[in-house]
Amino acid sequence: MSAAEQISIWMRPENVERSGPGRRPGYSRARITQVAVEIADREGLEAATMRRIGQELGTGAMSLYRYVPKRDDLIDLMLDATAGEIELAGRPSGDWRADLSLVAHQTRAVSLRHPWQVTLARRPTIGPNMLRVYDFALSALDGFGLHIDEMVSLCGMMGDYVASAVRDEIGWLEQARHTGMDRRQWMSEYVGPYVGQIVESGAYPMFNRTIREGRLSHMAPDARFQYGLDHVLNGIAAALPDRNA
Amino acid sequence: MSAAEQISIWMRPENVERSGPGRRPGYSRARITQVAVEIADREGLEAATMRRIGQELGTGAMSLYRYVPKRDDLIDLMLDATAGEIELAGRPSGDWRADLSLVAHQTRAVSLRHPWQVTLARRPTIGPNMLRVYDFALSALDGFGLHIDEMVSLCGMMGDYVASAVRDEIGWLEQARHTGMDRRQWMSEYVGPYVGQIVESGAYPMFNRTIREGRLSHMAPDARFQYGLDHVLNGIAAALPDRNA
DNA sequence: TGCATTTCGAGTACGGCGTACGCGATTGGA
DNA sequence: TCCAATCGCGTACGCCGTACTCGAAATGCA
Repeated sequence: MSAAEQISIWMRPENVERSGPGRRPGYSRARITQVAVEIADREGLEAATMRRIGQELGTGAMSLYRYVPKRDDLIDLMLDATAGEIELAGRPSGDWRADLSLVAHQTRAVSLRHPWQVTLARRPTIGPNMLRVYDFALSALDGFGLHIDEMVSLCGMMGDYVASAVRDEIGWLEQARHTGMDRRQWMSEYVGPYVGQIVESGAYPMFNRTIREGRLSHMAPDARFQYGLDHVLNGIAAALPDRNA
Repeated sequence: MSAAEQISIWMRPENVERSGPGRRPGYSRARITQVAVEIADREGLEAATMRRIGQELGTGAMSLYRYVPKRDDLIDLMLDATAGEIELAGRPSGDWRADLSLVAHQTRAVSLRHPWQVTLARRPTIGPNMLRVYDFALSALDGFGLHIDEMVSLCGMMGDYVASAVRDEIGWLEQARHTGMDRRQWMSEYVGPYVGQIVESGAYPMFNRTIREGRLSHMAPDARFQYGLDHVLNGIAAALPDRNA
């Protein structure tokens, strides 16, 4: 297979400005992406099949392939489209902690609106909207004398936390929706009986403590997210040269 | 659907000790899991279909369903089986930084041996082997006066980093295998042309700097992993009360 | 104006997936 | 010996992504 076939969707713009002969396009990537996102929001990513998207547009599955090479590429488009919902100021405010918090909370909010995002396996290709967020986060850490690689590393740390925390949160939401158990109940009734005597016998003492002493399970989702985020931001603060925390 | 059907594979032990009438089992979860892991290691997770696993065992797909309720459950079994390859001492050494580094590097090594792990969408259910690693990591931070929730938060931070870094690393490996480009080449030839004049015009100045000044792309994978890990561990050190760093 | 050329919309079909279902074969206990 | 429970496994169904194909529509030009 040639390398060109591996190139991301962003390198293959749809021919939106045509002047030659031939029928005019009746759909568009943007419209298809929008419909796909709506379906995935309502019924999950696996419901956004090519047939279903086509049906929602009043056509068949194959018509979509005039605009999108593969379904995987459409998913990249969907991801970047939702990244476009992240609202940031044009430039960071100068308060790095507030700026990074903004990115974190905005990202979380968008992901909670589009829970299918966390069910993705592939690391998404970076589209223009994601690039905008990435650049904002990086520039929040600019001006402290850090090397660019350090900023990348620290921003990545926060990004990893946010992605993971949101995946957890949505996982619990869906779990609760299916079983009616809340997080703590699930932890004790589901994991508990399995490790059973092992936990009680002290083989997993720390896990045992998370169940008995841990308060994270009791916290509201907002507070739990903030709790972890604070630790991450404290870690970033520790990397700033002259304690601009 | 009942809640019982949602219960993880760990709550549904296979009937390994039978004495009543009926044919004796010819296979086992362990054997099926092992074969599935071998196939996934060689050809990727999507190649480990039920039909293919059955074929490798000299039978059909449906025979496996006597031992595993669903393919998703089998994947949970595969994950925990590989987590069993993580080699840790019985108890942490007392040097928290060395202990957490051990967990991080062991986890990375195992994931590199089983690259299909990072292509997973669902957050895995925690099996016994994962629990063992989790408990080891937590206990490495015990004894510094931290609340258990803080330990969970800090360990989670490191776990998030490791998972993300390994996913990246494997992603690049497969990219390189397909296209013959290394990481830096890909960054400039693939992302570069797309943002094109935008990058040059200064709309994404920080991203621009990661391309021009960044050295992360040039580092060997081991060093890159360690670079990020050091930042995470520094962040954890900052959370220890009396600077036990 | 009429035609040649090009693109679009859409139907058909293929191979592969997970897995529901059912049935003969095998086994231990009464 | 016969019964009842369990296993191995083949068949079949309804999905999926998408390769291929062809008529319809829309221009630029003669």
